[in-house]
Amino acid sequence: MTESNLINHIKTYITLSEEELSEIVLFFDYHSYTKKEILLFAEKKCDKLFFVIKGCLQLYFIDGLGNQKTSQFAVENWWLTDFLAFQNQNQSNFNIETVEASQVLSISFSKYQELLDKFPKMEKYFRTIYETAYGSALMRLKYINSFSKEDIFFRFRDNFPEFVQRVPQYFLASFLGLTPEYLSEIKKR
Amino acid sequence: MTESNLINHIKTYITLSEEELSEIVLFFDYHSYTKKEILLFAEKKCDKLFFVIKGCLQLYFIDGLGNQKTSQFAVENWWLTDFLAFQNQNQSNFNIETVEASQVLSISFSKYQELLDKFPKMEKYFRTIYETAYGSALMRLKYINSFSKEDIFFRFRDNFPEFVQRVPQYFLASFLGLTPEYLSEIKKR
DNA sequence: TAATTTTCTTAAACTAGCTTAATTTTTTTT
DNA sequence: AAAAAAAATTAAGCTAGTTTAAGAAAATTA
Repeated sequence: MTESNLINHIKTYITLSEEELSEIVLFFDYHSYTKKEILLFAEKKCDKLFFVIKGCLQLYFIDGLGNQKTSQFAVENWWLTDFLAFQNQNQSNFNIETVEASQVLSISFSKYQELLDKFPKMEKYFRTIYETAYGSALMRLKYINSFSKEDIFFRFRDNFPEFVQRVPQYFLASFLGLTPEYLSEIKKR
Repeated sequence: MTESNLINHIKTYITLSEEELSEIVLFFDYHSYTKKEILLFAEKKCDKLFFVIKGCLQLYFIDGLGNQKTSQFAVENWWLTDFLAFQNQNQSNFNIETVEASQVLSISFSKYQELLDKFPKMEKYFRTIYETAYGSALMRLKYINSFSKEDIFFRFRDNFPEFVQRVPQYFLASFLGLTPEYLSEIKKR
């Protein structure tokens, strides 16, 4: 069953009956995407929160020179959206696009509210998820200010070797804040 | 009353009775600090979450060259800790220090757990806080990859003019990821 | 109010990382 | 299996931003 990933993920954080879990899953829409499909468009209202069952998404924007810049990847069991825009129901500052063929659950803002109202335990689930995500973002900001770009790449590769293999190098370069050319040069050393 | 800031802040997110609110406040310790006092030490177990009633805190680390780097400021009504270390009860990757004389509430990890267990509505409060904080961190990462350091400074000054006045320029430089010397040069232009 | 400490400025020399542009390799499509 | 498209490499020239070092101004402390 396709929603079992979400169910299992929720179970690792909070305790719910099987009945509750199967009700919760009904709040979500399932969709399967091929590579390079866009799930959320910048400048359009951000009304979807995504959960990755299988595959990989990226949150990116196009900078002033027309270059695509990845701010966040999401793989299996990760949540992704423009959280600020989603919460305020504003237009998105980012695109979300599949990096590879992906199976994804999504929930609209109103359904998300309903879900949290009907199952207050889900507040704990999301509180924990966001607490970790925010903590990780602060660590990422620490890394950016601690190390040279060369170090950032090698440390990332040491910590996430499978992931480095998984995504195109120029997306990774963008995520780590360096140019693909410079990343290529670094690897040669 | 010194805890009223926290009470008012909670009230803007969730609805609780006055009795509940006064019980909640008992979970926190109040402390007043002068400028440049250290509240949390890197390498020591991160067992405190802080709420700023009045004043300004900074989350920083010392880089390989001995330079102090600010990753986050917290002013009135902001929560601050090394969230990743707090959640896992690991040693902190950051110091937390007052930037100016400050009044602060703190809560230990075990009390935080108790608080959330006893008042599940507080899960919603913190879920919302962290959702926003994470969204803001992603936007900050977007800024870092979008703009030159010069642009980052001017945009920040346009958006938060009071704050730019409030903290020493070299802390701000560190937070924005440039050297104090370069910031000084930029301002001259 | 003088002394001390902290913060900010200035400027020259330097370099990590970017830009540009051409080429090669890999992947995808037909 | 050929053609087309996408991704990665290479290398030279360049520049945004750092480093170093010294001095000036502002804020604290005595």
